[in-house]
Amino acid sequence: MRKRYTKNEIKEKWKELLNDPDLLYHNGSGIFNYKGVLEDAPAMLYIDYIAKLILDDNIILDSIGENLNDLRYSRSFNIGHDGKSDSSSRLMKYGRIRFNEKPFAMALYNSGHNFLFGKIFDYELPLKERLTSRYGEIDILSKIDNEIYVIELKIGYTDSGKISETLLRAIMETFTFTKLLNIRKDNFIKDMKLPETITFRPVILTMTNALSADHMKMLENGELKNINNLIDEMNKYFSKLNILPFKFFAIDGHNPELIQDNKRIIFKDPSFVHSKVIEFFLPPAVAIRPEGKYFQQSIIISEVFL
DNA sequence: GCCTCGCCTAGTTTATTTCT
DNA sequence: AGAAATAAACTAGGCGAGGC
Repeated sequence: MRKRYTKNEIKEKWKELLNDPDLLYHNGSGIFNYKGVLEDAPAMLYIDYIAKLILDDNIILDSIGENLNDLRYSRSFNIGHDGKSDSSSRLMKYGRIRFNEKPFAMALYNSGHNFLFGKIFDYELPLKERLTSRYGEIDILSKIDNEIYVIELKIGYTDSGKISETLLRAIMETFTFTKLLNIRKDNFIKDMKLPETITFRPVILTMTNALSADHMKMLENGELKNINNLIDEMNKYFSKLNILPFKFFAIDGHNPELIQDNKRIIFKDPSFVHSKVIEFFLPPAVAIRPEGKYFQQSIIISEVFL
């Protein structure tokens, strides 16, 4: 086994990230994806301890994305995605389309199916105004009634092995992207020709074979208390911006085979879209920090935070 | 103003290191 | 040996500039 980190070592790594909080999800992807447990508190996953560090910081949720000056402002959010992709190089190299996040998102889009998580109307939505802007694209956007789901898609396995992205990393990414897109809500509505009454909702979609799905199950079972509280805190933060709370979904199944049909990436087996989709419901958060201030329910703090 | 093609970045994949 | 963190390499696709 590799040497494990102590709380203090994790805390030092966390402090380094605070020099540039705008892109926390990006700069912190290293430690946010740690999958081990603390050296000096082996009952606790690194990610749950990091969630506590985030919660202990009063202003970090405000700081994220506050000073990004090249968030998309003049370019349209609608860049005319048509579900097609030139996969000739992939086909040439591997003989088939290997399972991967991007073609998977495209196949979900091309299916036109009404999923439990809505009907997908775009994918790879760029938030950047110019090439050198450092933040990326929103994986999937779907619509269900008047809600726009800002979806981060996390797969579990590729052909070459496990992808070890944690739920913490997914939460940080989705929080950031939803917050950023909401700043440009008017442009987005205009570009996508949506009704003005729509509301955003941060969503994480994964497969049951993914690490983040394991974390969703743990949350549902009352574990990962700090992450649960962090989600709760983000939901409260978002409610002030008229953004709906997080939702969590997992497609129950194995990686589907992807094929190309006239450049459109589709599922080889169309019935994949009828796979069971599990929604995870989080237990109520226990620690409360009203109005961005400090915790009040001091009686149970010791139980919640190690 | 549109098209082409090379550039740049994020995300993904592979290789290397570093421990027990 | 085996697992996890870290670094390096690769790929896809949006972006940007130059040609028409």
